[in-house]
Amino acid sequence: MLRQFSVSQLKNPYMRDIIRKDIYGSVPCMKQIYFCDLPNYYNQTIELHGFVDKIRDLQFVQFVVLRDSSGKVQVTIEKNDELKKINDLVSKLTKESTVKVKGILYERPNVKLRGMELIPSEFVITSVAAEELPIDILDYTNKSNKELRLDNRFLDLRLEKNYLIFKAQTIAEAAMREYWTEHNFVEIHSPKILGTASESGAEVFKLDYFGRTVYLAQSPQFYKQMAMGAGFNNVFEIGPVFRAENSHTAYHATEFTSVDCELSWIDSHHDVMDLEEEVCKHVEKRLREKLGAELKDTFKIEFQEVLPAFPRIPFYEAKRIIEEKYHYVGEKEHDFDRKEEELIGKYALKEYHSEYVFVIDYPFAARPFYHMLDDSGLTKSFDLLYKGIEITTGAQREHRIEILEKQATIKGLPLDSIDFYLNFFRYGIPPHGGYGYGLTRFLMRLFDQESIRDVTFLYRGPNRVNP
RNA sequence: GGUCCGGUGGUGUAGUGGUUAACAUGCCAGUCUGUCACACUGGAGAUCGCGGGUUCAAUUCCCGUCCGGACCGCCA
Repeated sequence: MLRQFSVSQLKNPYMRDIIRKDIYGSVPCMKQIYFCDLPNYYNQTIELHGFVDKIRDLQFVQFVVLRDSSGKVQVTIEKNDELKKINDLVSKLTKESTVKVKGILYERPNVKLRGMELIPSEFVITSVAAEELPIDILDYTNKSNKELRLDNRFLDLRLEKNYLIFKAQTIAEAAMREYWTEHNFVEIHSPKILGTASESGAEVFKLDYFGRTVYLAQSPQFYKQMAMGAGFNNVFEIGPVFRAENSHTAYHATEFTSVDCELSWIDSHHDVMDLEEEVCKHVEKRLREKLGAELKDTFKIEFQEVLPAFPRIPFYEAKRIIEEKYHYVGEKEHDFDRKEEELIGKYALKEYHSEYVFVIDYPFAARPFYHMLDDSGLTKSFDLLYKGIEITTGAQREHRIEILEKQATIKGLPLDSIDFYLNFFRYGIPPHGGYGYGLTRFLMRLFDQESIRDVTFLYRGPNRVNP
């Protein structure tokens, strides 16, 4: 039956649904049916694959609730001689085992779980789970501590809400790629093994490389600027970065996914912010369109149809606002502490109804050497805060080599150590700027999770390198 | 890296200088006419993180150690 369709037809999701239906009418069983699609299959013989979510073994009937990544469904088996083989299998079944069940799906309004049940004719256990799990993965308790859940992350991720986080991550990333590819950006993959430490202000990991010391990339910074020098105009990269920071907080990791972009021919950092604002809004739009209902049900997330403009508050003005409105003075003169970040986020929400706020024009003392300075000696740079946490640092870069060298020297960076980087600026390079965006920090705040670990597939931190 | 807090059945907690170490949940067995966080009855399951000290006696008090968490600093 399948043979009459071409490969390209099968690859087209639109066609595939039509073909599915077509096949379904004539072939009694097909391979992979997602549980969310089950209402399309009433009174038909289907084969389901899933994890055993619950078993209720009563005197005359057995109920097995199956779960896949898209939902749950009840399988009902009467206890009688005809079904004895299946009854015996179910009796020794354990929760979280995987099974393959073939049977007829009926609409049953009296079944609380989705008003349907599958009456099986074949029941196969494809893998048996041990009797007791090392963590509690019931969605109504789920009370195991975090350490243990990280040790058994593969089980923790079986929770529906955890899967939803990664669906959202996929859509967020896809939305950014979509925006950029439609706006003449090119995706790059810069190396993560570096002969010279890259610049982000953070510490680097050293590793042995055939007897010499090399470094793990802290940021694609230098390479996305190289792409500017290569005439690529606009680039982006979504990839891992490594930070040897012994940070014990809920929002740091030693390895994380950084979303970076860089664009040419800008007039100031405001052009970079314009872009980032568009990208962020596009991400929210896609999340709302594709996952809005689920995110509202499970996480109570409400997306606004139209996001307000992100306010842009100069750094020193932000300091003044925090002092005047909230009577708080941070200890650091040239940067914000956590409390100031929270407060300026609060201020932006109150005054501008925006969960996002740009803080702009930081003093040079708080910024790396490659940020461009304006006439007053402040950097043409910005941070983007989302719900009171820094998710981005960006800037116009200094592309004039003499000034760049001078700024590196002021920061105490030996010029010969970054000579390969300075080279990018010696043979013509457009004015440019860009930003780095912490996807997990965004997701952590979006989902109102306690830690970056809750929205990371596998977290890596100072005390966590396994599993 | 700094400060503070914590480690008790599979899991989450309670508690105590001498206990049969409690409760919930999970697990196992049985009972139960369709459950749906099924219910009921019974059962198994803990050398109370590790090492040392004080004491007649330590899971409990003290010291050390390991592991973890929170906050701060560093940054995305």
